[in-house]
Amino acid sequence: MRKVDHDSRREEVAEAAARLIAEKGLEALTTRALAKSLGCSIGVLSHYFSSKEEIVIAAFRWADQRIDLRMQEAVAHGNPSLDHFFPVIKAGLPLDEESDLEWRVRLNLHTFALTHSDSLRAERDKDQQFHELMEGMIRNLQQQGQLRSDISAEDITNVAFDLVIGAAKNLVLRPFAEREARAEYLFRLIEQLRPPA
Amino acid sequence: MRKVDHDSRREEVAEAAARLIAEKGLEALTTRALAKSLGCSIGVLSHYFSSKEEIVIAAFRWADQRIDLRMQEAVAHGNPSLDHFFPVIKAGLPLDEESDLEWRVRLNLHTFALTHSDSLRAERDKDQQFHELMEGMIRNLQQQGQLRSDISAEDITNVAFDLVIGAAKNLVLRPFAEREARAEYLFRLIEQLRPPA
DNA sequence: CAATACATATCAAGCGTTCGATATGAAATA
DNA sequence: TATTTCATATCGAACGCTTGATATGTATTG
Repeated sequence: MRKVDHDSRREEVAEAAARLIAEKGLEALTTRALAKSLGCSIGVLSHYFSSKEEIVIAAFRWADQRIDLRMQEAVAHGNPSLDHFFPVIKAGLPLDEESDLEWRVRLNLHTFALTHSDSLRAERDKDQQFHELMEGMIRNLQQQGQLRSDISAEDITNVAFDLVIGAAKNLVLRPFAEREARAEYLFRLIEQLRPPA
Repeated sequence: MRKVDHDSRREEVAEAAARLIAEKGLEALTTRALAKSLGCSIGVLSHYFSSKEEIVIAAFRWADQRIDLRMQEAVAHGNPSLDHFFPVIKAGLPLDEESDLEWRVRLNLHTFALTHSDSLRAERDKDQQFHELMEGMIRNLQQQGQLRSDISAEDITNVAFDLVIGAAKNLVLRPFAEREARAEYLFRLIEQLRPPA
């Protein structure tokens, strides 16, 4: 038989689909447009995916995971401390073209999930998982005296959660040149979490 | 000739369209589904709107303006002070079914604007206008000693902007019963803005 | 009667999906 | 090695359906 790596072929399709979503919106993701963008026929799509919805979800996952991955990589670097947060937050925001693409797809996913219960469930599960992880990290920092303890770890976690989503959404609307400056207030905000000397 | 108030008829259509968007997503807003929901024929739609896009935008505006209106009403009540912020923020969040509906539509609008330059421009203009208004209010409160002055009015405004968007997005994913509690951390956060006694 | 409001019928375009035909190349066989 | 076999990969035409738009007809009402 002819050798083609199914998984990587599926990823190629997912990436192309994500690009289409980011650039022209979910409504522009049609089987024909996707095939053209991939330089293949629509038959290929049905060979690797059983439906268009499966492609859409694969595209969402592709972009979503890449944001998470970039943040995880930032977390892995250096020892946990307050200063350690800065590059992590930065990694999670749409500050360059790559992360911009992924965030555009993620924003589409957020809207999609509002009316697709499977995606909604997945979204909520992922959120909760990440929430617990982060709250634990923050609690640790507090116990080490690296973080103010007069605000609960849960409150800080909630702020972070909402803030990243909102910041990302608002950053994506701006030209790249303005984004770094617009995001910097976040770092001044984090500075406020330093324990009183 | 027959007398029908054009404006209010258009608003009926816009509201029905917004409901459809909120409940089943923008893709479910078809001329036929909308006509059925209104209990009329598609002839009515073309009589009051020149295209479907016009209906979509009317629906977006309808929901968007209602959130803004509810916040403005909250602003109008009482004298400007830090405590005055609480009901305003509350008015801006999707805490009941009405505001939930509107926020669902607004989230659709945010995604829509990513790939429709007219809506994008409108969105940015409105944001900037509101941003300036709010920054002015905050600066005033600072001058009156009602607000900490060691954080710039611009930074506080940016926090508020991003936070409301993110909080709304995350609240909408939850059952109503959990929302008040989830939003309360915002008020504890605002408490942190009180000037040191 | 004239103008408006609305219903109905119809259209072409575009959608996701299906499916038979064909191309490819690894494995089986002689 | 040469030949056959056949699962896989790709193609693209065609299908049934839905879409937004519009043309035409019919009440209703001032």
